[in-house]
Amino acid sequence: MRDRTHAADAEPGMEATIAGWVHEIRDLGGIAFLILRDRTGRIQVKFEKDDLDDELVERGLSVHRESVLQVTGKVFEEDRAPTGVEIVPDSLEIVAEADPELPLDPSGKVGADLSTRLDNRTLDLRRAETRAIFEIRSAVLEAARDTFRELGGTEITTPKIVATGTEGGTELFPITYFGREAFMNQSPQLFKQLLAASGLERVFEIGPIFRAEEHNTPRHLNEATSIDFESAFIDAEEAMDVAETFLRSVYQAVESNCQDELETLGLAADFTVPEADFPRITYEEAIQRANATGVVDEQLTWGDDLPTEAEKALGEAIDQHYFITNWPAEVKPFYIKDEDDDPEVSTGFDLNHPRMELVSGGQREHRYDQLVEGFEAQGLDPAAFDYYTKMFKYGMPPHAGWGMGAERLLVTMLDLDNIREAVLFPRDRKRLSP
RNA sequence: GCCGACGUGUUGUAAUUCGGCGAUCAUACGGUCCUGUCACGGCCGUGAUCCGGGUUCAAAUCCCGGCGUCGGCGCCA
Repeated sequence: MRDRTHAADAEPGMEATIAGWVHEIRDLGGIAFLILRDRTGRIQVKFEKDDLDDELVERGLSVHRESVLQVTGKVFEEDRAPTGVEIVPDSLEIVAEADPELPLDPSGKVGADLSTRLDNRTLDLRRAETRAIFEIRSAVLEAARDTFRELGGTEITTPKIVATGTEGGTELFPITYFGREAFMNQSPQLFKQLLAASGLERVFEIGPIFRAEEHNTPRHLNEATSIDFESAFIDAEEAMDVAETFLRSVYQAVESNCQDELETLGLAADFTVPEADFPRITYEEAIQRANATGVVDEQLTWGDDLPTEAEKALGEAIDQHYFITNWPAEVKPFYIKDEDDDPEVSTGFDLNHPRMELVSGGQREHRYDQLVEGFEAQGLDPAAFDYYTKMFKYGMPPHAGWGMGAERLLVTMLDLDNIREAVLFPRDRKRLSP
């Protein structure tokens, strides 16, 4: 459609062809208004019945909501119109009729359950609020790439079909690969390490990860988007610096570029870029503080994972993004390096929003002998990971990095109730389509 | 994997505690009136208790099974 004018670009005096969806029809008797919606906004089409061809009026007002229409006519300035202009049709074509009964209401007058919305995502995305979320998601991913490039990173894409998992086989989706057993990758972890040791040195990847955990919560997905960063010649502290810079940069971009969307979501007034210097508390402090809150039934001791309720209590107490550093070595995977002066303590860290965990990272074990020991300690066969371990024999620099859940970033940034809100077509324990 | 809650027209809901009126309201849909609506409005109308079994004079409501949805925990991004 070369001669199409978008709703927002219609100027008084011009002859325009507008194509879009019927948002609403208000028939007042002698005059009727049809609101046509496209991606740029809405424009009112005026039918003054005495002045127009009967057949055109009949056709224009007989369509159901969400039908696709193409209207050609003159654009007039009109103070009484919602956008200050309206179009008087000379001709009108019904491009695609919509059924009278819709599975949800795109005008937003009546609510719909999340499952109804996800079953009908196309219609759901005609709602301004849903669209705003995904416009912001797009801006977040753009800002993520820009930020990594500014930091000197090279964008990579690594295989999603793999022969072995990162940390064992239990959480992986098995598939058949030309008759061989294979899996959907749960993380680009091992690949990004191999690339940090390559000539690329500093890499990032934004891509899907697959987890076969049978959870059913507002913060888990079985297919999620992971924002991964890995760099040679940095340590855990520097990796945390990057995570913080990254997060603030993405928030900054949304604040600068997405005011309309934030307004639509009712967030414009409260949206702020998190302040720098996120608190960094050690795991030991974290369990002490969690114990002090009294929410945990049994006092946490060294080596316990932080239960969800403790994580929430901590988040409430700290009330901003914070790092938990120096996790016990025993709860972190083999590729996380231990502190040089204490093998019980690792360099692993998490970055949490008050509501949930966003990032997991750490300095990596780059020494071949210690790495192989780690495999064995975790009950894994190093031989199965030969493609990975052998590269540690050919000049593996110290390196560190992290992975951030893109959907969790959006959920916490936009205060969404459910992580499924942040994915167009979410995959969870029950949902496999659309 | 363990545990819990919920399932009513197109959509969102009320009634479910303590079984009992023609199953509420909004929205959509159909009809009708209306020349400045902007969640347009007025009047009239169509339309539903997830499926199967049981208890009872009587089941949306209680019991059992199934299916579906949502959530809590574990685990994690």
